Amino acid sequence: MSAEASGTIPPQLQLDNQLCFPLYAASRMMTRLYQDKLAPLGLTYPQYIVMMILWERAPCAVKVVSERAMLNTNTLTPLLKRLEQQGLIARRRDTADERVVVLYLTELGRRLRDDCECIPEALLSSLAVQEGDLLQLKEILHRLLPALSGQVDEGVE
Amino acid sequence: MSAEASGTIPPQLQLDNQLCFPLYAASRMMTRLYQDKLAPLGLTYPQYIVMMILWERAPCAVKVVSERAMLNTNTLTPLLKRLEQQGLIARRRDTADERVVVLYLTELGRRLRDDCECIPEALLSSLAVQEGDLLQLKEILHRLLPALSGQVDEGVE
DNA sequence: TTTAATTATATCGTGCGCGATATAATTGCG
DNA sequence: CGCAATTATATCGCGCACGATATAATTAAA
Repeated sequence: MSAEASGTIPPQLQLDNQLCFPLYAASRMMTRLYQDKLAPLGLTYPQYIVMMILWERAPCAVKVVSERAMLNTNTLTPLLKRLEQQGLIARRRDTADERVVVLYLTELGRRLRDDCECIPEALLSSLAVQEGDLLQLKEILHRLLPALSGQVDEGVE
Repeated sequence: MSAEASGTIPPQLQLDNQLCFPLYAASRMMTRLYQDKLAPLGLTYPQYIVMMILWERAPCAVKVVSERAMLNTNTLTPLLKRLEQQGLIARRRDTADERVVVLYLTELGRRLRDDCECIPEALLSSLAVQEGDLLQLKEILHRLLPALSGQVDEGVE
């Protein structure tokens, strides 16, 4: 059960030197914290993200949600069907362009927003972290995200 | 297809004001970038994380990997079986304590490290982002992660 | 020293994520 | 007009994540 001498590992492969791992782990931990608050409302975390987009944009096409959430239809279609089954949204083909599926909020879906309002603040304030760190993190991520997604699309086009 | 007036949305629920969403999105984008480099090696991103831990610690118990990666056995057991099938690791019950499964690197698994060495640097340097942002991001995440995981465990014990 | 807690791992079910591919509607071009 | 691109959504398959639960081995405690 002895550990390998850590000097033999190239520094760029040590977990502590990685950026990707804390990003990955922090994202999962954050999601778990949200799930605790969302589960009583019957929402998963990705569903909550989609609902936030719909609270801003509905009625709108699936495409709009797809671009904003950076999720493809292979993820969104089943997720949206589940939201529909829960009675939070309605999905209808656009009569003008039958390719487009338009998403509408139901009254239930609209009301759910009230229950979600307090979640982000309650969650972040319970973290034993400097307020400044959270603000700075958000700023850096807002700069990083376009760079990342630009790099991701590069191979596609 | 008109958008709801954005003034009606409470500011704490606007996607742009959230910390959780850019964290979630950035993590996924980063994972995708890694997948591009890892796929030719036959590795997924979570498998790569586990291999990094094993390069540091093997031979070691599943428990060690579980704590370091912050992943439970319901995720790890199938993942480790796949690594074993690929001939990268071996899994054997500890004779001293039959509850423990000890993970060993095979020669193939050890050699894979050489192919992975260049990945993190190649990846990060291709990002159109200030070097300082990446360093600062890493620092903040290293402070945030314990706060997050502490909050996550709180309900468990 | 039986027996009750604890520990380490495994299993099950559900819901993402995403690469690859399919399908149908619309647009554009000769 | 006719037909080839393009666009919007859907489907399929696999591998995570994770809550809940199970099982077997070890330790602790009465």
